[in-house]
Amino acid sequence: MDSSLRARTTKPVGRDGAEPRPADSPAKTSIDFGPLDQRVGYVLRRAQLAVFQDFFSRFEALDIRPAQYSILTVIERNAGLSQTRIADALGIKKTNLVAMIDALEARGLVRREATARDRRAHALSLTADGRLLMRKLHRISADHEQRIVERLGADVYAGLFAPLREIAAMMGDRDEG
Amino acid sequence: MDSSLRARTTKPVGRDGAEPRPADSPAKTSIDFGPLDQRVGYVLRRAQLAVFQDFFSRFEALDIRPAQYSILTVIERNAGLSQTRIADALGIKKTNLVAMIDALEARGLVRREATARDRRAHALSLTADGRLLMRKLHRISADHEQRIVERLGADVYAGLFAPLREIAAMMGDRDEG
DNA sequence: TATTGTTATACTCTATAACTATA
DNA sequence: TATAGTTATAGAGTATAACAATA
Repeated sequence: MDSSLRARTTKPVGRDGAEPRPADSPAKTSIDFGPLDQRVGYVLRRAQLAVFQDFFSRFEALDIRPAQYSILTVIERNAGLSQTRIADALGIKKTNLVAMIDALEARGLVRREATARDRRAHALSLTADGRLLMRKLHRISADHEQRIVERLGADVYAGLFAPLREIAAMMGDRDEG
Repeated sequence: MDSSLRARTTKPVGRDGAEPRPADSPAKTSIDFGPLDQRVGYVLRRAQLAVFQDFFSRFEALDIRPAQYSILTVIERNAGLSQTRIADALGIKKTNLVAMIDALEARGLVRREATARDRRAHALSLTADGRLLMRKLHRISADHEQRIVERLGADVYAGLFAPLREIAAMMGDRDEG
């Protein structure tokens, strides 16, 4: 760690929000976001909300939300998992997962079964209806994703994953849902 | 803690969640996320939550949340703005902005002033305390950002903004907060 | 003692309808 | 009529504390 860290091609992050706005861009009609537009967290949030909104509208007819899709996917790929394990994997508190599983079970998509090994735990799995629904959901999800790939171009799209995973990992990464 | 960083090479979007898992990666201990790890929305959400969590913990001592920081920043850079304009800019419903401004005003950070031009509207601005606090917040925000820059490298970092903005723009982009 | 699932609770964020006072 | 701010309300999402059954 020497001073070379400061000498980057990209200019160091501004110390405050005082980057001067060019005189030819009046704030009367267009709003100045100051440093927000140069913060990866802000841009990340805008992008994430936009993607989730599109996701949500595509899943709306099937009455499935993104969180439910992630739960169903993990159960589909890991049948027999306990609620605590699923909660940990998706970064959901087990206490909050209860009602979510309740809803999916009431709709006949998920099954809670007793296990012989640990009689406290529930082994979760998809019902036939659940598996059928997942086929539709995965198809919708892939269509949605394909639209992003086509918009960004395959290379730019593929290049997003590594840095985003690195950002998620460098912080706590206690949440994956 | 978890297996979030399983480095998959990104490949064309699968039609469903049925990409077979290699036989050498048992699901007993590590959880299979299926298509989730290859969905930009999922990775985006994980990254965004991680960044906000770090943000939140840095701002915690000053009792400021990310949404409050974005509101304060916009007011700081655009003094005199109405609540409706701020709400639109940040993608917050004006009805939900009321309580947020109430809290900031009660803490003496923001001022609501009557305007002669339109007696229905409030012109918002920061108080002296508000401006003082913002200096600290911008410094914290810049430190947080610098950590990400150093972790990713300046080029990778800089390359994130364009595709993320494009993703935000290609969908509705009704939310910018 | 520790853990699994659970209830109860609370706070934030988000969303809609309806009101008031202005325009 | 329409708009700015507001109130009331309701639904998700997320957080902690505490409990019964089981390990």
